[in-house]
Amino acid sequence: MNKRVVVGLSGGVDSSVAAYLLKEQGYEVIGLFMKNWHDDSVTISDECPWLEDSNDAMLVANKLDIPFQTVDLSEQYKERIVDYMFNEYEKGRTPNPDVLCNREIKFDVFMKIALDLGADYVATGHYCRKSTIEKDGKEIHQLLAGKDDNKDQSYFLCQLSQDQLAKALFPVGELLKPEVRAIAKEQDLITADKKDSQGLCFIGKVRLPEFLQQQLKPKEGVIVEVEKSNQIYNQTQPNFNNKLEELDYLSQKKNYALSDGKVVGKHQGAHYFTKGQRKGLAVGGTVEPLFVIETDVNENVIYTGQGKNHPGLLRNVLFVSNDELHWIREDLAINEGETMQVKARIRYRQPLQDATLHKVDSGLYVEFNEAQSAITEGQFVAWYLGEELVGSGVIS
RNA sequence: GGCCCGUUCGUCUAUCGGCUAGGACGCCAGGUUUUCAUCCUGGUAAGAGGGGUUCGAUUCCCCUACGGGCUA
Repeated sequence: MNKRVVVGLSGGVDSSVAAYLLKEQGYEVIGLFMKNWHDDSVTISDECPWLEDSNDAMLVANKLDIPFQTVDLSEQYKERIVDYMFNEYEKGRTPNPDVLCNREIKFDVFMKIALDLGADYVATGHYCRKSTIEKDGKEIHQLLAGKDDNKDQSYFLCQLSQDQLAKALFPVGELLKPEVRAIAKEQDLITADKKDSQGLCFIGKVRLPEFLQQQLKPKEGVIVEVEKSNQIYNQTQPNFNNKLEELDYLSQKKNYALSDGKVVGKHQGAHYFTKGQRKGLAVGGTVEPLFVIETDVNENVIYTGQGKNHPGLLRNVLFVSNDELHWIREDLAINEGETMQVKARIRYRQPLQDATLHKVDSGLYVEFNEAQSAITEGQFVAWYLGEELVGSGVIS
């Protein structure tokens, strides 16, 4: 009897081709469309994107001659993703809802529905690969980067567990994007030429301030510019007794005060902004563009600096606390006092950076060889060994 | 009160008789991107007001208004 796979059809090319490939490979394929959002008021364009998407998904299912259903997970999505977003922004952190969406929705709620339908696997159109090795008589699943460097989406799956990975399939991970499109065209799938989706998964491109205003009220505050030459950046480093003290020191973010710079403008709420952001400050007249180097949501102050290489933007070390630390490869997790050489990224599509992990009692330090720009609390850092994503955590 | 200097796109400024008034930042629009951001391309937009001189005035002269400085 053939293995049964439920594929999450999003109405895009990638999942369409994933479904087709699975069928070709002899699986019994079921197409499921998730509806997670139906409030169009905050989206930028497209009148009613999910309706069109679900229709495309259905047409693809018909074409492939596989059963098709729609499930409405908007309630769970709101509880687990949207509320999380508001909470994080309120705290002055910058969440990554799509990473959570994979962990909490696609590979949790959705996966359970699929298993209830008798599925052996759940498949998606992500550009990443899974492989399974055996170690000490136990099966261990690896999450590998997609073959298409340019489209690799392993980062978004950085919070998956072994159990989730065990039941996951990523059929397009071995392909390049142009190949996927070619297959779609060849099979005459309606999604073949459809533009890639962008913005929040299931929601689309949103105007963040407008979206957040549903919960976080605007309140006027000041924008402060801190000079590159400010003495705060020239403090002599203390002498460290050990590596741990040094890491702790280097991972600290600067504590700015109003007296560290001059007021250059006003904003409508520090929690609408994120570190490294340039647009939306509405402050002109500077030689170089102004970037957010820190947001203080308690005092409602945004600190900024001129130019991409402003010292306030750069740091070498970040910290992940134990409760926000996740190893996909639990067997490779390091213990207190141990280190590991890895490649890491702090944002989707960022080129991998050389880094060293240092495990300590309370969590994990990630020390980069090169200073990183705009290390942002709430975002995920993911680390790789070669092409394998082995762990991740929330930057604190 | 007397004398001198300055007033140009939203902002900071470049032009010193030929201007379709240039740039940077901002803003807007596209593009890249399944997070937030970044990044790329394009666009918008100005010589305080009035009167002269001149073929032609942002550029020269005069007056008015608003800033800044020296001297009483």
